[in-house]
This record gives sequence, C-alpha cells and structure tokens, in this order.
Amino acid sequence: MNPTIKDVAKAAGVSITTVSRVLNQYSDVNPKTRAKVLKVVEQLGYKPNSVARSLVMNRTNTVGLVVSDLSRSRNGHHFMFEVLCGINDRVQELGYDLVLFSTSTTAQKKTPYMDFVRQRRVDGVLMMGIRLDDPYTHEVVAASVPSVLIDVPLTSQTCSYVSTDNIAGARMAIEHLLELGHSRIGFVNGHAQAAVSQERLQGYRMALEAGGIAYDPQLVYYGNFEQEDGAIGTAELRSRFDDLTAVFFASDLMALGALKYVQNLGLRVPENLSIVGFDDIELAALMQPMITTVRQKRYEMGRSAAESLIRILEQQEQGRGIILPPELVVRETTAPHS
Amino acid sequence: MNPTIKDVAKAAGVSITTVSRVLNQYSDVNPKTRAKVLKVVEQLGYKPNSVARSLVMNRTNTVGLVVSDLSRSRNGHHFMFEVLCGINDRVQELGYDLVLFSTSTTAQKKTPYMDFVRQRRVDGVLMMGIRLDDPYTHEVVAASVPSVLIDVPLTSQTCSYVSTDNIAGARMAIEHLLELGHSRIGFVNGHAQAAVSQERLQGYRMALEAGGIAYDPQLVYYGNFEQEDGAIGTAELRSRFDDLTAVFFASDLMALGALKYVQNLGLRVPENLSIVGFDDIELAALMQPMITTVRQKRYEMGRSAAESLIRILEQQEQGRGIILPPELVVRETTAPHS
DNA sequence: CCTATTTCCGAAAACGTTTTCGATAGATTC
DNA sequence: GAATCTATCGAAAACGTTTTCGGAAATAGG
Repeated sequence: MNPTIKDVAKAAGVSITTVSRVLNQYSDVNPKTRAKVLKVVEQLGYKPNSVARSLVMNRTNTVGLVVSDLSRSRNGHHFMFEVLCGINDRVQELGYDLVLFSTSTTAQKKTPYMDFVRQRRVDGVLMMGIRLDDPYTHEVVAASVPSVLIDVPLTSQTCSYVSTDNIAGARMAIEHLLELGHSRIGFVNGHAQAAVSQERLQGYRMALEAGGIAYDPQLVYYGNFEQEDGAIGTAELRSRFDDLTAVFFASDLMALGALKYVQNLGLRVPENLSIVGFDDIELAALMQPMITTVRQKRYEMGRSAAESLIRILEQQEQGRGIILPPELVVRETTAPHS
Repeated sequence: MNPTIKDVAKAAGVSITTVSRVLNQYSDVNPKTRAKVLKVVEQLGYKPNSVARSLVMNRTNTVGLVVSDLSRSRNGHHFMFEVLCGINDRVQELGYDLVLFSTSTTAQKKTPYMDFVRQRRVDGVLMMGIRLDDPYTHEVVAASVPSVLIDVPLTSQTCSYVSTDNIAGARMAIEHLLELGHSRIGFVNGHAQAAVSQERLQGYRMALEAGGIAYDPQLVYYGNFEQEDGAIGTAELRSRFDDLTAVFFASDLMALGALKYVQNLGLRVPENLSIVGFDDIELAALMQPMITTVRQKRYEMGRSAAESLIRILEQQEQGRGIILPPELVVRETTAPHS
C-alpha cells in the first residue's frame, strides 16, 4: 500500500542505501542523484516507516508519561493538566512522541517497572503523581532507562527530577502571615507519602522559628490534598487551639474546602481567619474572597521535565535536580491580625 | 542486552517458531515443550519486542489522540481532562497504548492528516477539540484509518463520533427556565465553528417555540466558551433587552463569567437574573451561588470513544454516532420569574 | 506390517529500515 | 604511467518478530 524505500529506490534507479543516505542527510551522495531521489520521494509521497526504523536503531523516539491514578484523584487535573501540557509541548518540539500510561499502586506491585518499560520500548519515562512508597519510585532511579520524576527529589546518573522549591514556598506563605501579625498559624499538610509534604512542613517550621515562634506539631494536620481534608483539618485545628487566626494549606483545594467550611460556620474570611493555599489553581482566583496562595509554575515544570529527559537520553546531560521558584500571590483571604 | 526470542529458543532447545507459537497461544504444540519454553521465558525474563512485532504484523496496538490546541485554550482542561481519563482508561483496558498529539489549525495546514498518521503508525485516531473548519475534520472521515471524533457529528465506514445530545441538553435548560415563568431568555452560545453550538442553538429554539415563544436571533450572542465571553455576551444582551430575566450559556465558564459580572453590577442571582450553564464542570458547584447547569458525561464520552475506535479497528463494528444523554442539574442560579 | 492421518516442530521468508564494508571510477600526485 | 586518493554508490547483514510451508514422528486404521 504505502510506498517503501524500495519503491523509491527502484523509481529513482538507485539502491536503497542511497535513498537512505539522502533521507538521513549523509554527505557522500552526488547532488544530482540527491535531487533525483528527493523528487521521487515527493512524487510517491514516501514516508519512512518509523517502526522499521525503530527496530534497527533500537530507539523509538518516544517517551512515556506514567501517572499514578490519573483518573482516580478528583483533584488531579488542576495540577496535572498543565504539567501535561508543558510536557507535551516540549516533547513535541524536540521531535518525540508522548505515550500516556496510568498506573496505580496495586498495578505496580504486579508488574515491575523494568518489565513495563522494556515491553513498551520507550526511550525514557516521566513520572508524575507517584508516592514515595510506590514500588516504582525506587525502581525508576535504579533503572538504566533515562527518567525524570516530578515532585520526587531523587536523582541518579540517568534520572532527574523537577519540583517547585516547596521549602521556599511554604516560607513565603508563613512569612507573609507573620508580617500580618499572626502568631498562631496552623498548617494543613498533604499526606506524608508525598515528598512535597515534607518539604512544605520544613519551610513552615523554618519560617516560624526564624520568626521566634516555637514549632508545635499539634498545629499541623495531615490531609490528602482534597477539598474535604481542608474542612476537616481546619475543624480539628480550631478545636485544638481557640486562638488560631491563620491556616496555611498544602493545596488550594484544601484551602477552598476550609473557606467554604468556615463561611458556613458564619465566620468571615479574612477578618476572623486568614487562609493561604498552595498551587494557584484557577479556582483560587474565582472564589469569593479570592484565595491568597503560592503559585507553582506547572507548565514550566512540564517543559523542564521533558527537556531534561530528552537531554539525558541524548547524552547531553546527567540526572540532576531542577527546582523552580514559587511565587506568593497575595489576594483576599489574608489580612492583618486584629 | 535484553533476551530475544532467539535466546529463549536456544535455552529451551527448540526453534524460534515454537517459542513464538507458545507465546501466541497456538494449539499445535506439545504440552511438555510448552511448559519447558514457558519456564525458560520466566527464567530469562523474556519480554517480546513490540517494535519487531509491530513491523511484521503491520499494526502497533497504539491509538493516537489528537487534540487541537491542547495547551492554548485556558478553558480546555475542564472538559478535556475527564474525557482524556475515560479514553486512557478504556484504551488501556483493551490492551492498547495511547499516544498524545496536539495540533493547531496552522499545523494542520502544513501537514496533511494522512501524512501525520502514516508516519506515526497508529492503528487509529481519536480527535477532540477540533473545529468544523479545521482541515483535518474532513480528511479524517475520508481517510481509511479508523477514527472517532468527539463532538463533531460526522461518520463514515471507519469513523464514529461521540457527543452529548446537545439539542436535548439545551431543551432541558430552556424548559426549566420556561417552567419557572421566564419568557425573555437570552442565549450566549459558543462559536459557530463548533458543531455543539449549532445543536444547542437548535435545542434552544425548539424549546422556545414549543413554549409558544417566537425565536429571536437578537437574543443570541456568539462567544468563545471562555469566561470573559460570558460577561460580554450578557452585557450585550442586557443592552438589547431590558426585560431580560434569564440567560442560558453554552459553557459553565461563560455562565461563571456572567455571574461575576452581574454580581459586580450589584444585581442578585437568581433574584434579578437566572443563569443556566452547560457542562457541569467542577467549578459550577463551587460558585456562590452554585450554578444550575446541564451535565455532560465527559468520562463516559472518553470511554465510549475509545471503545468504538477499537471495535472499528478490530472490525467488530462500523462507524456510527454515539450520543450520550445530558442531565439537568438544578442548583441555585435559577429561580421563578417574579 | 503397510498406509493414512495426526501431531508436533523447524527452516526460511518477510516486514522496512540503517549501516558496514567494499567496489568502482575518476582525479590527483609524483 | 603507476600509485594513491577521493567521491559516489551498492550488496548484504542486521534488528526481532510472525507466518507459511513442509517434514518427521507418532498414531490410527486396515
């Protein structure tokens, strides 16, 4: 059906070797024959079969994006979608294809990572949404296949990661609250199996202590990044401390849940409670009041991840950590402590 | 590096033909040798090279998802992400891989559709976010490669589409408004190059006329599905009709933009203006007041699309239209006409 | 025991490329 | 004019599978 290199060779009166040479920009081919071949290629509408090429070159020009529980997490898309866009754009710019896989903790137990990638024949893999205790996490860095992790700070010779500077992000949030005069500041964190949770906790603590306030573990609640966790966490924290005037949330979704919750209680935000979120998802600016938050450059994260992966697999760089700066976006849910 | 079928054959003391046979469930192989081969496969950790298989079988077990302007449209993810999840899940369940492509109207002009798919060697393609006037639209249905379009009602022997019943959806919205006693009902539609816009307009008109109200083109405004279009459209419609009491929007984002806009004007929703959106994106239930809307089964759309595509390419069905029922979700932005 | 039928298995072609190695012819050098 | 060099090209192997075709061994039938 489709013309092959053989058809082109025959029509141009040369060998397939020569056709291959002109298509791959080799220099040792006579300009005249090059022109002739090119003309035939054009006429026949010849397109190289990428499968055949992959087989002989032993690379597919394809990278895999494996995301854990793509469709499970309701919160997922706010964060993931933009990262995905960044990845997709950069991958495409660099001439690769992107194939999407979703996996789950249970699926990971069944199929070892290497089985997975060897069968799929991807040149490299990007991972997102993975937990520290997921089986793949450590298999990935140990494997020889180039990879980059998103929000899991592990590197190896062939494994990069990209993440936001979560420590700085949390510090910015807390310092903002401190400047406003708050001193009893709660923290509704994500689950402990996310690396970002540990980092944000660290930033929370550092900022507090730098402000001369002792760190109190009772002030932090561990949620799961979802909306309801924000409400539950806030309720819990408020029951522990009746002088709570501000809460920092590890996700905008949780901040939003808390906002709705305290508003239902008849409290006013920010007058009675200051709230700071994390991520700067679109929702944050649509709430009433608009949520003060720490912005992550999600699209950039995707681009950087794709870029680094491809540089690794083209042997232009080694695995490294890429940390993007966050940005404090002050909106309407924070006010001076009265 | 990786063991090949040849290694397995040698280690098992059989020919590669036999190995291939046991791996592909052929019946004519002695149970003893089958067991022996299987054991060796296990020991060596042999995984078939899917590229080699693709080459000889002339199919890749891969489907492409091409989406127009993936990262351009800010509104995109609300709708697309869930469809993507549905597609991804179903594709994976059926044993295929999903490769993601984003394209744009300009990119489509450069590369004809068939060039695109022939080079990528996908077995079939799903298209989403494409416009009626995009070059690919008609190339797709004309092509012999199995495909399914999302929200573009065109079919062929090898091309299905899946869509929501937009006529019914719009009717439900308008009937709801009519029941509440509204009679001057505006419609902020999407752009005319979306098939869904035409259908929703038709539903709007049918419901109105069934209610004994003449259709007035002046009551419809064409936006672009984005938030600001909702505000602009509402302003325009209100300037044309000072007795406007309700507006129907072709997307929740536009409804949301309108909601914010009229609230800023000091109007109350739903007391002064009733609003109905479309899609039921997550945002709709988070607004204050919560937006009444027409729900689309996005995840189901994705699943159905994937399912139909694969059935077509496995020759179990022909191209057909798949229309999913919408659902009216009455919330807080609609009230009786006072 | 001889033939006919099954059952089981292997040799080899094929898929469409890239790449190695060498061949040829003309140009250059001395 | 022989030797060397350079530019240009082709034959063939290789990548790892699937599949066709046929052959040998085992079984069945008479």
